[in-house]
Amino acid sequence: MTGHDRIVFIVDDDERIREALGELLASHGIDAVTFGSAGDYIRADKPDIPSCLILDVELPDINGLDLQRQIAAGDHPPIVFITGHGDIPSSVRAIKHGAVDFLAKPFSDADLMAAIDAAIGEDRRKRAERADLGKLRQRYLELTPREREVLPLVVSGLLNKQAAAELGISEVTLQIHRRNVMHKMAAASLADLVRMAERLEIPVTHSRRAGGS
Amino acid sequence: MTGHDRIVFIVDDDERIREALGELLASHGIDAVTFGSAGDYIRADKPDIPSCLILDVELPDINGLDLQRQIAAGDHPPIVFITGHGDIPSSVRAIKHGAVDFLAKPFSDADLMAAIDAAIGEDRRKRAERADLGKLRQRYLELTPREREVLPLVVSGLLNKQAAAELGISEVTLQIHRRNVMHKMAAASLADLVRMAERLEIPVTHSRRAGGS
DNA sequence: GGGCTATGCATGGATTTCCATAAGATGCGG
DNA sequence: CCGCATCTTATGGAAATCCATGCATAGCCC
Repeated sequence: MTGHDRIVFIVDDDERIREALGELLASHGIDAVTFGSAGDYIRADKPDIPSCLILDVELPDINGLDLQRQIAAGDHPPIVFITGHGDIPSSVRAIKHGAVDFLAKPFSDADLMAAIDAAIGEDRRKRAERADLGKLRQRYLELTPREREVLPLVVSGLLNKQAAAELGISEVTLQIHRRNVMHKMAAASLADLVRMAERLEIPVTHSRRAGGS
Repeated sequence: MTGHDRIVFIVDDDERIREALGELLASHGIDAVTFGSAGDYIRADKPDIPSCLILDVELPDINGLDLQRQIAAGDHPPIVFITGHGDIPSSVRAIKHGAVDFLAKPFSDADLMAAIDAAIGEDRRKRAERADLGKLRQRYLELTPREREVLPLVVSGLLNKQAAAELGISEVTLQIHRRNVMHKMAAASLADLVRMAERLEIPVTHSRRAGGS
């Protein structure tokens, strides 16, 4: 059970480096998959478990930093950069864009392993968070269009009466939508629903403000 | 009105640099105050307006990166590092700890000005957020001990009855505490109060969960 | 056409919240 | 000791919410 609950992807054009890193990881009981180019990595079928990406900056096809930006939009493992010819602007850019570390060769095994541990830990957290949020989004998708209109009004703190007026429907109908929303979202209370809406980043449309600053 | 709604602090042991940077900023209509050491900066009386800190890594008293960590606990302006002998690990550490940029000499005026603009913009946002949160904390401090016990129960979604039982007091009493909380916190609705509690990072003590997935 | 979903409205009763008024006990500081 | 803040309880009525049952219309898929 030591080696299959996480995996490390290695992208480096130098085969000797790939081998050396693979062996280092193996000696720590960690599975690794290596790629010789960014394209190979992108096209590969990657297992969906906690992982991290060790990425060489200098690659044959595209620059490692560009690859970072390219995959930034979607979900991707935390990145640990390694490089033979690193410069400060590159390291700054890499870290600003979320890389876990930026190691210039030669670096110690300990430094790399520390970075990998941190990266995988980060991925674990991110995955837990994603899974959680995913469930929430799933439930949100089950709502009907009307219910999706009701939700923001309710979590804005409007009374049923006011929310109903806002939609031009009767209070009774709104109550039914509201109840359906609570049920489909599996919210145990209004407070719960408010927090869910926050996490889903549903904007508060008609805040019922009194006189607070 | 061009130059007094923001200020740049410059900490560098080289007087020529301080002068050159001061003039560069002056030519852009930006006020600057210079310091020759970290200690001078720390002890100085600094105006409370949007600002940024241009910090040399190599200082006579303490290292710039250590100064960064030292002031990290409290509120401080965003930092733009400059250095004559920069190395990658330093830049990585600086950015990971929140620095806006890390510029190795020689750098262009344009790069520095861009970093300063970004830093001051960040400070503006941080200040707005702080001011907002400050007001909220202020109101929270006005709550009595009992009211501070009631708040988390209420925003957990408990019914008044349940919250009252939790505290071993009558429902009526709890309602009064609850009303006082709403009033003192200037919350227009329960939804509002829930969001305030979120921002204050008040933990949800007794979530009233039903049968969510 | 028949079934299904979404949307809409109504009535009625149980429960809960909201609000105002009244009032007692405790403890702390001037 | 007096005043003040805090914490406590009670009563009673107005308003809002929660829940169930019943029913109507419109659109869509088979």
